[in-house]
Amino acid sequence: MDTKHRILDEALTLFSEKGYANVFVADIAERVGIKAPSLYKHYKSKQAIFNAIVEEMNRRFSEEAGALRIDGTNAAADAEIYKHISEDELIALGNNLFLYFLHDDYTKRFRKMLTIEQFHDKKLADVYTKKYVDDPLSYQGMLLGLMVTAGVLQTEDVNIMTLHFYAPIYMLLTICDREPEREAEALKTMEAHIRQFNRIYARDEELIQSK
Amino acid sequence: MDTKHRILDEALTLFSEKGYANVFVADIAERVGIKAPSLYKHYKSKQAIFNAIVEEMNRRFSEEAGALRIDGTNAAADAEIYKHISEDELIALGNNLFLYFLHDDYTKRFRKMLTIEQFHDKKLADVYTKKYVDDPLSYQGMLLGLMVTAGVLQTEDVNIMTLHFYAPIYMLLTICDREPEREAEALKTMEAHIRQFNRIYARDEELIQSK
DNA sequence: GTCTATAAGAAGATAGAC
DNA sequence: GTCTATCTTCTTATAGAC
Repeated sequence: MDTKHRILDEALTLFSEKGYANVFVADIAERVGIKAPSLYKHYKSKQAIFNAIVEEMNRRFSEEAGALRIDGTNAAADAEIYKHISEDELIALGNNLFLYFLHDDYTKRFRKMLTIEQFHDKKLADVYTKKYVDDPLSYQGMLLGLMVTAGVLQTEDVNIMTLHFYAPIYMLLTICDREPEREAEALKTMEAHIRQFNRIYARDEELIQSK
Repeated sequence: MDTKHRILDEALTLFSEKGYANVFVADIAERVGIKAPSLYKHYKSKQAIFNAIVEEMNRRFSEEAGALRIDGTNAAADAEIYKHISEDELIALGNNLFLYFLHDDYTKRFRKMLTIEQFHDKKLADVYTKKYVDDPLSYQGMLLGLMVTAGVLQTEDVNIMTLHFYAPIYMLLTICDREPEREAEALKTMEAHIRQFNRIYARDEELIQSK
């Protein structure tokens, strides 16, 4: 990795731990192995480093979508899978979503940085909500909607069902960001959550037969 | 309100909007209507102001519990209420919880400040998780447990049921903190969430009769 | 308790040699 | 591209008058 990218990487690590204001240009430079003034040959200011991180994240976000999928390839393939999903596969879906958000290094650092900086700039607030609320709800809602259409799940309101699926995952994620030592506990809760979600929303076979 | 408390109040407002590091002692003093050096007659440092806010919050937290209750008096009275709760009353419970967290001025500013500062200090992380995760889950879990015992609701796992009740409320709250313009939408989602929660977990009367 | 003046130090950024 | 030296500005905090 060249110096220009190493600066972004080390800056992101520091910003995600201490917040923008508590990180000094000299700190970033030290981790890269250069002196602060050298850093200004790569970026014209501290703010420019921050902006470059956000821009790089925007580039990565398009690749990221794949990681939310059960087979990691494309949504069309997913659609087929979700029409015949089992409880264990639903748990795998939740776990994949959760573990990706939790452990993907770049994603995790960026999310923590946004958590700290979200009130500082309306644009950052919008990015946070889109990335960690609206986009996951939209994508998961599409998948759960497929399962409803296929008769695997049943509900009167897919959007609320999706909220019931994702909100606990989101909350457990924020707990783990804050207190990594609770990760094992969170994973158990995750699995119990999805098992109960499946029991609640699974199509009642007797109901189908009685029609 | 005396100067000493006004300093805490204005500091909390600024900390919750910009974060500790981006607020200068002179900013706080200006809002109070004094000059920065005068402020040092009341608190020995900027950090001392922050610490005093956290201490004051600890005092207020004991009073706060009441606001999470349906009748605002005590848990014993709540227990009786929850044994015979209707869907509308369950919605009222969710709404009260949500609106209290959302609109109580001190609570809101403190929560936003903790959101920004949570990764800066392990103690603050613990306060956040206790106050906005563990305590609500514990209290709501107790109430929902009463409803299960009374036969109003049914579930195999009260803790997961409580997670299904509270996690969406928590997520909607963080959305509103970040984007206040989505408050009306969040309130509608809140109500739809609780109606669906009630439908899902309400005791099936036919099941009771068949036993 | 509030003020003005100011010390002390930190941090972002630039100049110019190599 | 990296360095040392330095500038400039900002920010916390203190000194001491009123």
